[in-house]
Amino acid sequence: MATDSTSYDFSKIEPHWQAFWEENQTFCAKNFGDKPPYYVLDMLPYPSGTGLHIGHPEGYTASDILARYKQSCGHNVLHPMGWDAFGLPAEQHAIATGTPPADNTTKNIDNFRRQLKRFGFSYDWQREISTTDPDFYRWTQWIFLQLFKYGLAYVDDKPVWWCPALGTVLSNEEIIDGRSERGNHPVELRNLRQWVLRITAYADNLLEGLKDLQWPDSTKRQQTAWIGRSEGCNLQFDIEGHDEQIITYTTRPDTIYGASFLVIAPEHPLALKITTTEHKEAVEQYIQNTKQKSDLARTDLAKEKTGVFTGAYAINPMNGEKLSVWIADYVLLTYGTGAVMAVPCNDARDYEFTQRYDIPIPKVIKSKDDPTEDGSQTPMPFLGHGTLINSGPYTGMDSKESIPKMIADLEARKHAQATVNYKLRDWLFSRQRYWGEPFPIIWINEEDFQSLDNYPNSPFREFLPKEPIAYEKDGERFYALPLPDSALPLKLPEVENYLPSESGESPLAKALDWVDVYANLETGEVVSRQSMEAPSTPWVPARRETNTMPQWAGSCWYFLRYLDPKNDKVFVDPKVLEYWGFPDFYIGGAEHAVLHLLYSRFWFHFLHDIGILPKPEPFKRLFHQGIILGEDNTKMSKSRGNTVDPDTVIEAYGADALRLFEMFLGPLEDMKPWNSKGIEGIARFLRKIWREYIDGEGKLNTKIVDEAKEAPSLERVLHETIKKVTQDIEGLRFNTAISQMMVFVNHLQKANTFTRNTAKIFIQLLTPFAPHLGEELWERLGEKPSASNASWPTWDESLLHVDEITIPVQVNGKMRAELSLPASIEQAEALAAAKAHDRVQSHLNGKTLIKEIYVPKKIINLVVK
RNA sequence: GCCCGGGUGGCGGAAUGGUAGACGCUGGGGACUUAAAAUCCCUUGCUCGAAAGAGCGUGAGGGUUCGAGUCCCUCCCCGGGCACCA
Repeated sequence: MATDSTSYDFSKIEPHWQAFWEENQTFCAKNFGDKPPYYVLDMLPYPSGTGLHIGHPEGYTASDILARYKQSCGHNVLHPMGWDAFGLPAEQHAIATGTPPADNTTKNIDNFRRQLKRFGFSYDWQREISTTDPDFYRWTQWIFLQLFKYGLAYVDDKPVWWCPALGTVLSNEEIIDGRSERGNHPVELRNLRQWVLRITAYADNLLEGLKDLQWPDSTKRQQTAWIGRSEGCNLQFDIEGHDEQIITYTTRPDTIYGASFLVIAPEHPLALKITTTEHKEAVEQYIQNTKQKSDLARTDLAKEKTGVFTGAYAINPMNGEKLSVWIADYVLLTYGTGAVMAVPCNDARDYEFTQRYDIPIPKVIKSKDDPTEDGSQTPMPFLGHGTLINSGPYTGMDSKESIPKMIADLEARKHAQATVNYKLRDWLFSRQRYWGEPFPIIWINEEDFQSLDNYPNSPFREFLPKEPIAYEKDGERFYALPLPDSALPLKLPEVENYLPSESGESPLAKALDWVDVYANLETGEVVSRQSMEAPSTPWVPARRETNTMPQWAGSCWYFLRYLDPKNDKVFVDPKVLEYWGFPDFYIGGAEHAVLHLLYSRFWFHFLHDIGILPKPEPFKRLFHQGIILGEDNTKMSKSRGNTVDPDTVIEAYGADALRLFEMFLGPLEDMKPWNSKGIEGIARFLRKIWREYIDGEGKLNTKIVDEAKEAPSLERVLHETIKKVTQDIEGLRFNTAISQMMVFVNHLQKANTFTRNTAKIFIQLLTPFAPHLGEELWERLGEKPSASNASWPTWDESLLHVDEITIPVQVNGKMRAELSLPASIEQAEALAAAKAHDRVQSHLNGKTLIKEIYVPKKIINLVVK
């Protein structure tokens, strides 16, 4: 039943159809069936306390249009929604208010869901998931255990970024210019025991896999740059008076004759060893200074390069020359070998360093267009490739071509190995927070761990890796035992307060009855120590891991759970997975280009490798919607007062208007400003549609007639519109699809009558964009809802051609006239008609016609002199 | 600094190498109305002109082409990414 509105009353129409879709489960996806499946995915939102902002519905409307369109095209469409609800804001709210994060999270989710439903998105709410739901994170924990089992999860005591204000460790990716991405707080280095995932093992796979993905180029480029593969070689330099060698990494072995010194990082293990007594004090002072520098200060490009001479000399393996060895903080221990051969003539950094310390700069490459013998016309530093000079037997060779030969020659003398380096670092996977997935890991001492050998069938072996994971504390060694599958989910305990401890441990460390446990090595049982008196074999004391997983964990794989959200046996039934596959279309913000999207790919590559998933790449087609700016063309923010609240807009104009307007603003991927006047135009458009269909009494407009044949001119516009809208939806060009619909409605308005069939087809085109109005008018046309179940209209190409066409005539490329000619006209006739035209004549008079161009149905151009 | 995008009316934006400015907003004029809202019609790139019309015009300059917003080169500006990764 349609509503009884006599005017376009969206406040009545919209809730009516939302209720209809819910009652009739219009958009509930069924696993299996004859229809081809199509999976449309939105990036999982974080349900913040402030509710939806105006940017959210941009991507959601786009995916909703696609989903409804695909449903009309006969697909079985899966279009789900859920919540990435672990994370810092909820925890900080909990710290501030003392209420458990779960409570507030539930509240925020309810609000988000309410707001999303007001937009009429075609989500299958029966498949809703939340990463915070134990039935969900049970499988996040299970995937972690797989990573653990296969040796891709380990603990490390290396220095990590600690943010005092947030009370947690952050990953490299969460730091921007020495401050936390979230909250912009200063960060510092601290040594803490951390869980790390070996994503570097997948560097090449992740790079290779990018090639076949239909992703925005910029995102592929960002991931490529983040992985940062570089091919080069390690070069070994002997040190005068020492047995040890300095191993440097370089991508430019061709410049080796131009090396004038070596630089090692201040943290390099040989730094103090090779320093001569004479330079000891200065070197120690320098290393000390470096330690005190924040990484921000150290990586500040603007600062002048500093360093200190060690007094040691290395030998250039090519020519036997002595090279001074320096320590400088512009060389990073964490990349390559922590040592470089400095070639000032071909490297800007080395060049800059020599300017300060007055080191010689031998020239070994001249530019190809430098005619001089000695390369004096080649500027320094010269970073490109060219012709080698002053390079012994290699002089005269092309520098690029000399690389393999140089490596081979040095390799033969055991001074080089070709090697590959990556910028990508392993993924720091633990957080010292409460509101995240607990690690399903317990720690036991060495003796107890060895006694596990006595229990060959222990459930603790289920996920035990070949190489045990252990760490040392106060001289004692502890071993990680993975909880068995049967112990999952390992739920978060309730705690008194959510403040992290000053020591850097998570709030979970204070939940002693949860942390301190006994584990039964034989049965796999784990119980609180408070529930049992000091037990004996096979019980051993154990301590739970108190770190939690980062927010990225759940979002790595959540979209598989939508396929089979209630399954308590497996994370997704393989048959269901086989039916749906991975998302056909994924839309979300570009800010996740390297974090979520890289991590998720890593997990999928891994799960594919161990035979759990059929394919390694989760997202074949990816799209980023652009950001919607405030009306003043700056980023929306509360402090600027330029935010737009979706609830308010819906109250004033309706959800359909808001959906349509966000799509009409401009290309989906562009950044574009909000315009409060612009939405008025969309509202006018919707009212105009209503008036064309419904009269003042709420009855069907008498303009709509039951004749079979539409007037040819209107029919042609209709078919143009079907074609344009269809192709634009496929290409995600919603702004131009909408403008074509406006063009069509302007034609409807001018027509005296139009057929019911025309009326129906246009509503079908409109419905993905403005589904509430679409359904309302669909039913008032006497059709059965939902309009999304009616099959998508097709256009008839033969109706698009016109008998009489307008051809512009140019003289010397300038527009001079328009001719109305039969479409089928021959070239000679067309040209004759053009030349006969008065206005053309006046431009031809007294000139010589030298060329005549006729592009059929397009243009005539007469060239005169 | 390097690597990508992008610069089109007053504004958001359209334009497979073929009539630049579709569509919408804004502005101006008019109709309907007691009035307003709503709606409809005309108009709205710039300059000259009463008009017909002419000239100019897609960041700047050059080039290719019968023809360039679109392709090529140089430069300027804006946005994004990376940033001592050897």
